[in-house]
Amino acid sequence: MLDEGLDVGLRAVARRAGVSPAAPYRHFADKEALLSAAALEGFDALRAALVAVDEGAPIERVRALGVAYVVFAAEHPGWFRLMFSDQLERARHPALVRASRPPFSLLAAAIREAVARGQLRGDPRDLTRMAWSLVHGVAHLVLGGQGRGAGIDEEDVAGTAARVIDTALVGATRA
Amino acid sequence: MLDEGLDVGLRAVARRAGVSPAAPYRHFADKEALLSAAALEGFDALRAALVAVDEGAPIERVRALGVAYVVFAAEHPGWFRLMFSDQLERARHPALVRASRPPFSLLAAAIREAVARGQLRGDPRDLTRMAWSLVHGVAHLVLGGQGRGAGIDEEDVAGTAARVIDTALVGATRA
DNA sequence: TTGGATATGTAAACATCGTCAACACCCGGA
DNA sequence: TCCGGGTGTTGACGATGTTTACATATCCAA
Repeated sequence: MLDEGLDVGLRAVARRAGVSPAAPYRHFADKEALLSAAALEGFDALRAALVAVDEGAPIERVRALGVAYVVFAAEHPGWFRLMFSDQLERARHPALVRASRPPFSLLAAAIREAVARGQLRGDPRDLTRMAWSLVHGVAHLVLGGQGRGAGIDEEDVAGTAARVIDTALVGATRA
Repeated sequence: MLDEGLDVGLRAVARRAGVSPAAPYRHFADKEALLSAAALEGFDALRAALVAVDEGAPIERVRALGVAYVVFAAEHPGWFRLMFSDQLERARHPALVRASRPPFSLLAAAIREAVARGQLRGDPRDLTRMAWSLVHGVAHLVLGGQGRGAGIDEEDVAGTAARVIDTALVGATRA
């Protein structure tokens, strides 16, 4: 529910909750644990957002999942940044890496199925790696405002994402 | 030259330089300006790294540039994170967005040429957007240690990058 | 040669931050 | 009844970014 950024202070959280600065330590080991918990909620929200669009023909599901991924990042920049922040020691929060799996699995499953039904060609694992990197990259560029010169439009995020995805899949798509 | 991370403190920099905590303010407006200057050096280093591999047939240049981009990120994580940090207000540092153009232009030029010579098919702008997003995404996944489950190998960064790029280009490549 | 501007540094202070230790309260079960 | 766990507070510590006032060094012009 709290879609903040990385610059969220522990004290600020306490302030907004109307408690003293030390109160959060009754619930979280430290600031990183607090942020980690928020990131965990983010992964669940992402999963929900992906599930919501995961329907139709496999090839369409791949497209929709990719677009939804980028749209989620644009709509919840704080969460997204937090979820993939390098400042969160992955090793210290196994729940985080666990929570990050379902979203990925949805994409992997859709691609696998698309390949199985002959709607995509190529190695499913390679395709998944590629698609994942692609949407992750678009998301980051949109969030950072970079790629503005590259024609990555921050207004029509969904359209831009769809276009990029199509460009990548055009060769792998069976006519 | 200083390939640090985002967690570089202004005081820490001063300490390492053997000066007082306030000394940096003689050279930079604030911490963000300092980091921005470091990021600027990073963009120049990236440009140099890309130029160094920008030779051969256009289609090979595209591949080499993409791989070099990811390898740069892996070899200079601090710089890379800094260069694309969301915490650096792009608008306040026009030199930064200016410095970020050359690396992109190299890729755009290689793709344009590859299309012109019939080694790639598709709209050059679309292809560039896609390729840029792709390598940017791989770089971030490698740096963050995410995508480990996705088979994004952090040991053989160059090999992984090449594979992802090939997967994306296979359809756009004229046999 | 002298004098003043310019560049660079320092020390001291301020507000803020993450964190911890000691203490206080409330409330449910023996 | 009491007492123990969950939750909160106060106050402090060290660290940070930043500002202000003050010092020094360097170098060019009168």
